Amino acid sequence: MKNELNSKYDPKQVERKWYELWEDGGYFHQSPRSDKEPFCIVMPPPNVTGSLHLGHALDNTLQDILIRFRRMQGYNTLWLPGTDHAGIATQARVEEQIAQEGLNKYELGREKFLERVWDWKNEYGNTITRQLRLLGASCDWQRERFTMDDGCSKAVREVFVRLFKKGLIYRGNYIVNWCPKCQTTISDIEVEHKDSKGNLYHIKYPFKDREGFIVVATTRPETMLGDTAVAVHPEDERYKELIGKTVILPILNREIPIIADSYVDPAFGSGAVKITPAHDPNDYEMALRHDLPHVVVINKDAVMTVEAGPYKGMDRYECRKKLVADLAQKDFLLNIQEHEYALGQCYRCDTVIEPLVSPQWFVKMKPLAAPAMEAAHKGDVRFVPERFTKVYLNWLENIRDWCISRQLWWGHRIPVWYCDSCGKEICSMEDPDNCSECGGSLTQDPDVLDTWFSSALWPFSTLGWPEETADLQHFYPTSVLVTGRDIIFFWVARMLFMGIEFQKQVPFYHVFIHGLVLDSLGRKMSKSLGNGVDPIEVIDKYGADTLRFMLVTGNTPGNDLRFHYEKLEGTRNFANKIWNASRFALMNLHDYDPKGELGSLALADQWILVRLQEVINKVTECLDKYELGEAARSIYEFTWNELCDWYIELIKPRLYGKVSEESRKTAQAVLYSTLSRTMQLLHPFMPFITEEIWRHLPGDRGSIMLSDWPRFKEVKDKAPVVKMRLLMEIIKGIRNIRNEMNVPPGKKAEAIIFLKSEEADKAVKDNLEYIEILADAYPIKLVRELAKKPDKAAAVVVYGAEVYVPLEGLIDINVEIKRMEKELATIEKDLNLVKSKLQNEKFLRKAPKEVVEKEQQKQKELYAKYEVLKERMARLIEE
RNA sequence: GGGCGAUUAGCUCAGUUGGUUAGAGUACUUGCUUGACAUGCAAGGGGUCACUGGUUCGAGUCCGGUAUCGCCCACCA
Repeated sequence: MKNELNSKYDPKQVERKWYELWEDGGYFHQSPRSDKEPFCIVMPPPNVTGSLHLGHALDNTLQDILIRFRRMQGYNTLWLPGTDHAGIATQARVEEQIAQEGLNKYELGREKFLERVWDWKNEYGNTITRQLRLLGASCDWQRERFTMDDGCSKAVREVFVRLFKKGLIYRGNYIVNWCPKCQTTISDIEVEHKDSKGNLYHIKYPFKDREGFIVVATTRPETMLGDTAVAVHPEDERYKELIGKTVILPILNREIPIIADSYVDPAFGSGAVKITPAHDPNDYEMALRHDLPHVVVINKDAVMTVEAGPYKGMDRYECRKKLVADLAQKDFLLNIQEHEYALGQCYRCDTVIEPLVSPQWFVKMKPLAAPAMEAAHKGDVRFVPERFTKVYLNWLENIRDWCISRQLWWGHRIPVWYCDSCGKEICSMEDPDNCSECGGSLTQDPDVLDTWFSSALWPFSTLGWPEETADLQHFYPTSVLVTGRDIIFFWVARMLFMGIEFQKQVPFYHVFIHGLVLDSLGRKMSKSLGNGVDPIEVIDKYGADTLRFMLVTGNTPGNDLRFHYEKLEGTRNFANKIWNASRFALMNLHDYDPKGELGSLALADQWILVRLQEVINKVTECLDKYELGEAARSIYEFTWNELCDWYIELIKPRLYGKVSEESRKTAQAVLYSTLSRTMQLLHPFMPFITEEIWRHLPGDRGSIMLSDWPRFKEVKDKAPVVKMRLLMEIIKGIRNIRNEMNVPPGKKAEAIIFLKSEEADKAVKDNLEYIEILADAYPIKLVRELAKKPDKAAAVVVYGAEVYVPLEGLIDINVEIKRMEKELATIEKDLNLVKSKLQNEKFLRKAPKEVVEKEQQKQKELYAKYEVLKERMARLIEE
């Protein structure tokens, strides 16, 4: 075996090598023709325009951990990767590119432009998938998909046509969210509401038939040019008699009616609302109820139309300024109040959304939402953590129809044609040649679908639907969806209702939600703040294993986590610790024969094997419950604090052959097996270093990622743990004395250990060398009787034993008294606590027997210590 | 306006059916070139678990309220 391992772990030496071997070896790929139980995750497809950020790194690390865990457990495991065509983002990227050539997309034409986008995608679109490989993602690249590949496009078409025929997709002229910059509609959830400071303008609208005016309040005065009514609450005493009267719209001098509608809140503003059906969603709704005309005063570029009269051609904000000035000058402006309100902005470019009426395509949501909600109610789909169920349900309960058409070129073209002659609307799976009604020529709807429309089909489109593929049958419904909580509405909810509609089954059983990766100050990472951390740089510097482990430790499902370099360094140190422990093991396993006979187990062997089983159990349970942070923590603690700090130290003399050949072989066997299993437990978290170590360990066992997950075997006999605890306490006690009393490191410390029971005596006697090795104590005298307690000695009292370290000349009596005082104080405190519990009748009556017994045992132990300490204190003070 | 989360050691966080003495990492103090590791070893200091009321034999953990911070949702112009 080649053991020339460097004393520092260098991830660069191993990561790429193993990834290539795994991928080339087809280890990530599984056939759907398997008797094994399937376990499948579809990867949330990152945008083709994207490069890996820490959010992706976290999301994919979590998925990879689950996948590697289940794969080792023997599931037929599929992690299906892919990318999203990301309509607006990608199109914008290419528009920028051609702009540098002095072109725009109209000059290029739709067809040519799309060619350019595909070129761009082919050239740059795999950046992120390359980066995912660096992270160690064990997804099946042979099944990699793209939301606009042939299969996904076919699924999109099929879904559209079916929903259309069912009446769940319709076209209508409704008010939508329009982004004047992106020049497209966006859906309700793509509008981000940000609190902003603005004004509430109070404007006088004079009556037509009499003196006076009614005052309306608005935050957007420029829209008044499109007003077609003023509304008041029907019960509002102030305005009751005005209902039905006519007012004159200032500036434009248009006559508009005063109407009554209970939507109006009499307590807000003046209690009278100007109604602009073409530019406000609420007003639009009200116009429907009252059959009011629309006057469009703002166009798609956010520029005032001809209807705006003197303001025609002005930008909407320029118009506002001018109009307010004009109103003031003509005495129509009553006053201006400062007013804070939620301003709708485009999620992509932050431009203020302009609501406008336009013919668009919609998905009728109520019929789809109902079964999706039921699935959560029935538990067919379960959110982890559970609290996100409410977020999901709450959104679906209040859902409105989903606007799916986008005025873009890059995306799935809406499969609807209009007859140029008779106007017939044709929606079909196959592109029609001419009108089925009149034979006239056809024009296809120019719009494309919302990117999320195709993402919504991802769990089944990627498995081959609409074909009834073996993959689909075997892997659908998928096992779990792992994603950030920011995407529950955009994606999770939509996949659920589409999955239920088209597969009659939920797309996944569990939704595992994680939080965001924040910067060290708890802020979101963003380009504008410049506080982003590039995971690829982190991998380059610290290794993928370190990044992965750091991202999952100390984190709980659904909660955000902060990124600290200190934490990264701590994790890097852990990787190095593992590396060196393994290096040590390898140095001592060069002649180890896995098939050799096993001698009798020493106490340390028995102890570490019990602990190993407990850790196997804990880690497996935690992974089952998606408590990845807890799982990682227990491996960390076991590896460092038990395996390295105690076990390896204890077996050194045996490995060096200082005890016996048989003992050496046994230590080798236990070390080998414990280290192997630990590496397996750790593998899902740190795939590279564990593979590297695994391959160096004796025996050719192939790849660790294909090895069998350690199976928990309960060890009934916990006596080794009890015995070890006694020895550890004695050792720690002596170490403490050495430190406090400044015993020079090299100097052996003499110890007298008074054992109070047969068992304790035996445990210590049989393992005396542990104390010698780890506490540097020698000679050690064991006694069963102690008539006279040693003077001029430092003492440590543990349950079952008293340890004395004679320190003639070295001992400072005052230091010793202080030590004793401190010890006594804590024991006294604990003892009082236990006593009061045990004196409490109710406790004795109501608490479970085990708990009472535990307390009694505790009292016994504390009391024994207390007695000895008390007596010793008295004597020390006497002197 | 509603909902959710957080509040535990100087800092960052664990603590998931209520039950040993509330833990870790980091920082800090002291001592160590100990035949894997100074990215290390040993020892140590540091917490009225935000506040408040309740349920319980027993609360960091469950329930009610308050405060501060953060996030999400929302068509009062």
